[in-house]
Amino acid sequence: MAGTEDKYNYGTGMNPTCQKLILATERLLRRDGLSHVTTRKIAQEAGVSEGALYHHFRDKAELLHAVVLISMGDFREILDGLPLLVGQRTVGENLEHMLQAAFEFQFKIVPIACSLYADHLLLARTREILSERGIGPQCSITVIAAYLQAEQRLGRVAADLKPEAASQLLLAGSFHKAMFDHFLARDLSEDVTRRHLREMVNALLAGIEPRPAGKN
Amino acid sequence: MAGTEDKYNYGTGMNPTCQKLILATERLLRRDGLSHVTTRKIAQEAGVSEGALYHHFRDKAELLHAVVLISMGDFREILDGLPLLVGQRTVGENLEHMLQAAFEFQFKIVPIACSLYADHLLLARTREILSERGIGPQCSITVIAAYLQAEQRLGRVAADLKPEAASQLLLAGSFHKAMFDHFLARDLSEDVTRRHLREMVNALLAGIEPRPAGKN
Amino acid sequence: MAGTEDKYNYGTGMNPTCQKLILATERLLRRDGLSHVTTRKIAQEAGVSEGALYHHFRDKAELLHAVVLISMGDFREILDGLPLLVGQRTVGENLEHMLQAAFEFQFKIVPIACSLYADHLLLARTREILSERGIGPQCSITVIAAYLQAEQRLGRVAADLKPEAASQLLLAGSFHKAMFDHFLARDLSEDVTRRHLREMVNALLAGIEPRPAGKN
Amino acid sequence: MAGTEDKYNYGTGMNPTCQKLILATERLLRRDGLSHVTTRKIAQEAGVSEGALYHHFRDKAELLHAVVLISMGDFREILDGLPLLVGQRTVGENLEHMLQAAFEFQFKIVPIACSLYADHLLLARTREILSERGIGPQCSITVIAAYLQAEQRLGRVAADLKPEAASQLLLAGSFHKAMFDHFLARDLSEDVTRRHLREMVNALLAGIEPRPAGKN
DNA sequence: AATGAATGAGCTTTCATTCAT
DNA sequence: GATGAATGAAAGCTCATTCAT
Repeated sequence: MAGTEDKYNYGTGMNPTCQKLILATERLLRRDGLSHVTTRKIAQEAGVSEGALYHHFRDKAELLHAVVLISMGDFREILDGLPLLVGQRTVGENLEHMLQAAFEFQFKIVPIACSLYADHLLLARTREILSERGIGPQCSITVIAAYLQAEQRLGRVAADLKPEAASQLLLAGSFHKAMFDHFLARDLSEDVTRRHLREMVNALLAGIEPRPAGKN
Repeated sequence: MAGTEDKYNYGTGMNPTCQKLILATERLLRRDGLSHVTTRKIAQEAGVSEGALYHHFRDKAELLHAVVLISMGDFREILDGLPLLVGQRTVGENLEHMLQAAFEFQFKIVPIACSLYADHLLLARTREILSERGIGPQCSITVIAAYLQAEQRLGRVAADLKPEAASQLLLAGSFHKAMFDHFLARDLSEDVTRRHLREMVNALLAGIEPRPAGKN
Repeated sequence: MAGTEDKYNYGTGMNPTCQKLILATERLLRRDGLSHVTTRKIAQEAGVSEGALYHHFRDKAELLHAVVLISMGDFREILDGLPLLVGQRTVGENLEHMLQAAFEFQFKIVPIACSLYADHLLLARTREILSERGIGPQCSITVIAAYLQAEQRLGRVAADLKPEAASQLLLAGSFHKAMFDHFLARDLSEDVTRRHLREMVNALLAGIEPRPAGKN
Repeated sequence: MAGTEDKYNYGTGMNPTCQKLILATERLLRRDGLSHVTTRKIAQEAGVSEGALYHHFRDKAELLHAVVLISMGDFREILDGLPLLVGQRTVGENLEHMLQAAFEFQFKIVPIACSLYADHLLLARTREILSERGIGPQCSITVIAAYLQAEQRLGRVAADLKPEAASQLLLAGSFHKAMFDHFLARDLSEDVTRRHLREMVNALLAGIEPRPAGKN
C-alpha cells in the first residue's frame, strides 16, 4: 500500500518522528486514558521535543486522528476488498471475517473515540477533521451496506432487508462489545471473542422470527 | 449523607446541598462533557460555594461517582415491564417499544458513560460500584434475552436463536445510534429516530438470509 | 469619591490583591514595555500567585484596562467638574487646566495604549471591554466638546467653531506630545511641559488667521 | 547588504532575498501587528526558508529595524513640496491639502509605529537609528512650522502664533484620528475622512475665541 | 456548615533560533 | 547559500484543592 494516492499515509513510509509520536500516543492512551495524556507526556514518551509534535501535527486532535487512522490496519483493507467478495463463499463467512477485523480496530480505538465525548471542543474539532477529509464512521457502514445490496441482487440476501440497518447493527454490535470488554477490563481469548462475534452474525443472518420448517 | 443506613442513598433523605451538587453536576456533564465540568462551574450551577463541595465529598471524583451512580441507576427499571409482555401483541412490536425507551435513556447518558473512558481510574471505580450494586449494561442485555427466551418457549422466536446475541445486537444498535447522533450534534425528529430504530428491529426480525417464498 | 455608583471602582476601597496586581503591572509596563510583561512576571512583582490574577481579572486585557482606569486619576474628576466651569474664569484658563490633567494621564498610558496596536487580539478585546462598559477615548472628547458648546451659548467661544474638532485637536495635541516624550525618552520639567501645553491652547484659542487690529 | 558603501542601503542594490524579507515583514506588520509577526510567517510570506532569514539578519530585531527604517523614511518626502506653496492659494487650502497627505501616511504606519512602544529595546534602537539619520516625527512638525513662519512674514498668518505649536496640533490631530480609526477598526470613506480633517484645519484657522463682528 | 480568596502545578500552544544536510 | 526539522523555554490561562474567617 506504499505510495498510493492516500494523502494521509500514516501507515508506511512515514517520517520517523511522526511515527514515534503516534505510537507513543497510542501507548499512553491505552494505559492512562485521554484525560491523563498530555502533550508533554506524549513528547517525553516519544523521546522528542514538545515542539516537534506541533511541527508535524496542527494540534492534539490531529495527532489523535492519526492514531485512529493507523489503528485501522487490516480493517481498511478488508473494507476495500469487500466488493470483490460478492458472490464468493457464503455471506455469513464474509460478514464474520469482516467483523473480526472491525472488532480488532474498534477495540483499539474505543478509549480514544469514547474519550472524545468528554470534551466537546475536541469532539467538534474531530468532526471538522473528518469532514475535511471526507471520512468518518458512516463510511464503514456504507461500504458494508453496499456489499449487502450487491448480494441482494444475487439473491443471497433477503430482498426486503434494509442494508444500512443490518450493516449498522453489525458494526454497532462489535463496537458495543469492544466498549464492554474495555469497561470490564476483561482480556478475552481470541476464541471467545470470535465466538461472540459469530453469534451476532448468526443471529442477524437467521433473524429472530421462526422460519417455516423445510429449508434451513 | 452522614450516618444513614444506605451507603449509596443519593436519592432520598439526602442533605439538600448534596442533592443540589449532584444534580448540577449531572446537568453540566450532559451539557459540557466531563473535561469542561469544573468544580467552580458545579458550585455556581448548584448555587453553593466551592468550599461546600469539599464538605460533602472528599474530592471531585467522589462527586462524579455519585452522579454516575444516579445516572446509571435507571438501567434496571427501564426494562422492568418487559416480562409482562411475553406472548402479547407481536414480538416485533414489543421489541420496538422497548428499544424506543432504551434509546431515550442511552441518548441521555452517552456523554456521561463515554466520558468515563477518558479516565481509567474513574472507569475502574465505576466498574466496581456498578458490579457491587449488580447493575450495568449487562443487566439490560440479560433482561431482553430472558424475554426472547420466554417467547422462544412459546414458539414466537426461532428456536436456534442465541437470545443473548440478538439482545446485544439491538441494544448496541440503539446505543451506537445515540453516540452517532451526539457525534454529529444532530437533533433528529422523533419520527426519524423511530424509523431508524424500527428498521434495525425489522432487520434483526427477518434476518439477512432470504426466506423461502411462501409464508411470511 | 468612595462609595459612588461606579461599578469599576479601581481607585479606592479596592481589594488589596487587586491593587497590588495593578500597581505591579503599571510598574512593569513602564519599565519593560507590554511585550515583556507576562502574567507570570506580574504575579511575581505583585507578590501573589498567578492564579490570583485570574481570580480577580477575567484576562490580561482586563487587568490592563484596570491600570488605565486607575491612571486616569485627577483627569476624570476634572472632566466631571468641567460643566461647573462654564462661564467661570476664562475659557483659556479652563482648557489649560484640563489639558494639564489630560497630559498627566496620557503620559502614563501611552506605553499601554500604543502597545495594544502590536496585538490585534488584544486590541479587539480592549474594544470589547470598553464598549461593554460604555466608555472609551471618545468620551473625553465629547465631554470637552460639550463644555465648549456651553461656552458658545454664552458667547465666550466663536459661534462657528466645531466643538468636536477643537476638542479632538487639543486632546490629540497632548497625546502626541506624550508619545513624543516617551519616544525621545525625555523627562521634561513640569514647567517646560506646562509651557508646551499652554502654547497649544493659545494657538487654538487665537487661531492661525490674522485678526483685524482692534480688540485682542 | 554585504560590503556596500551605504550602511542602510535597504532600498537599492540589495540582495533580492533581503528585499523579499523586508517587504514581507512590512506587509505583515501592517496587517497583523508586531506580536503576531513570527519568523515563520515572514519566511512564508517572503517565499523563502526560515533559515534564510538568519543568513541575512543577525536576528529578528535586526530585520524589524530595517523595516522600521524603510517605513519611516518617507516622513521627509511627504512635506517636500510645502515650501513652494508659500503665498499661493489660501493658507487653509494649503494646510488641508498637506494634512490629507500626512494622514494617508500616518494611517499606514500607525500599526508599526505604535507597536514600537510594546518593546522598550526596539523603541530605543529605533530612536537611535532615526536620530542618526536625522528623520522622525519632529521633522514634519518643523517643516510645517517653517511654512507657517513664512506665511507669517507675508501677513497671511497671525503674528503672535507659535508656528511649532500650531504645526504639532495639526499633525497630532490627524495622527490621533489615524489611531482612532485603527482602534475602532473602522474603514471610513475618503469623504468622511476629508471632512474630519477639514474641520480640524478650520477650527485651528479661526480659533476658539470669538472674533469681533465685522471682517472675516 | 459555609464561604471564596489564594495557591501553584499543569495545560495546550507558540516561537526565535540552531544545525545537519 | 539555502533548507526545514528540531528544540525547549515561555506564553496565557485553568483548575482541584486548601484554609482562614
